[in-house]
Amino acid sequence: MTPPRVRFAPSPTGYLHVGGARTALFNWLYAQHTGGTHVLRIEDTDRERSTEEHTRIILDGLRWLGITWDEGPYFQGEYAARHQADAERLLAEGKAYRCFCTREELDAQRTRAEGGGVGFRYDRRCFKLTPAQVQERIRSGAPSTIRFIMDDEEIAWDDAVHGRISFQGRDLDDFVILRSDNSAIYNLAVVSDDIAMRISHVIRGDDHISNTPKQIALYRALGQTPPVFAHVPMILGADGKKLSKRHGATAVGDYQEQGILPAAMRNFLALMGWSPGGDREILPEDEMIRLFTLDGIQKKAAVFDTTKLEWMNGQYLSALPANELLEPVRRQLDHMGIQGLGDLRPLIDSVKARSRTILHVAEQVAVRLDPDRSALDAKGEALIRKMGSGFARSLGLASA
RNA sequence: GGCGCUAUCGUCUAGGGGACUAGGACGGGGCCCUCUCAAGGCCCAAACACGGGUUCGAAUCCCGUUAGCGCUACCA
Repeated sequence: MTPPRVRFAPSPTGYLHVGGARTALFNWLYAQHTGGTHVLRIEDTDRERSTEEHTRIILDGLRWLGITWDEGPYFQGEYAARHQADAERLLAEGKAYRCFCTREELDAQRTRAEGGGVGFRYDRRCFKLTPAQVQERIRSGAPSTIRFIMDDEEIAWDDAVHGRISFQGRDLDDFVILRSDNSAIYNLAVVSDDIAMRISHVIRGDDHISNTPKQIALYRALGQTPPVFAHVPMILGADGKKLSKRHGATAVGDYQEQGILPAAMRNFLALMGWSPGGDREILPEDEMIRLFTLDGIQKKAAVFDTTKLEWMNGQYLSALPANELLEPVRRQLDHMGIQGLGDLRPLIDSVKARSRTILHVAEQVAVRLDPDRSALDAKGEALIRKMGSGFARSLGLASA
């Protein structure tokens, strides 16, 4: 059996959020476990919202987590010519047609359909155009998109995490695959690229389940066998809703700043929607790789629990030698405006077991470094009070 | 509205017809340790959404209901 090829394909329209990071982790874990290849592809076809800054942040986040890739990053925007060629091939083979409906007309139809309590489905009016009419409109300079013809047949696949999933073609639209500016729509771009990159397993969020039948239809129309699909569950906020800004920290960079260790984050993320079976919780990287399988993946969405993340971080913190904590703690102290330090290791050793984050370690070290507390802010004061006099004394502080 | 997915303690989960008096972890409560706060140890409370089947036997299989979530763009 040839080794699998998987890919993580984020769109650089925002930060690397924990859901994306978890998807990347699963792809990486699967590639590591099977000896396969992990491809990184940046899906930047939404030119309005994609930025290089976001791309950089996503790459940094992956590196921080220790998630590596064997190929790429490829940039989807560079394959526009192939996307267009695929769309035109479909058009030439009679599997797609030109649509001259304007956005306004489409919106009006949609509004009307919804008003009538019916789901909107494109009525194929442009499919009914004669070749002469199509030529006429093109000659007149009317802009057009290319729509893919969805047949009425059932489309089903054996999902690696959900088992059999099926859709009826009649419930699906003739969807647009090429915009009037000749750029590809997501579903086409993904399929075109996954074919070109010989992706064998598509491991992605299950919010893509409803895109899958469209993509399978595209694979078939393009004469290709679809890959294995594994739709992993979403990560939700504490209120059970899709994770968003109002849930506070959702980007992996936020956790990096809060003093979470990459190993702890990775371990915690792996356990969001995947279980090695049994009672294992703290899993070193090599164990994680050895134990990872697609059928250990949960079907149900998981709520992101930062309290448990912090607990796990505390576990990693206690286990790590002070030596390895030196750099992050020093960086944090620097951030707090505290410098000129001697050997911090003994100090770090004395406080790491009682800490949950690097930030917490640094705060306690700071208390010790500044016995007269002149540079301490209110937070440091509160910390001393919380630690109590016994702790202060144990650090050699003469405080009450 | 339509289509789809999902359903075990508050949360992450184990379990996949009899081993279930449903296990572990976080969080919560209590006790121990301790000059304080943590860490650590011990203990307690806490769940199979509901209703029908199938079966000698269902948390586990099937159907329905309910609820939650996702998608329903010339976004990805």
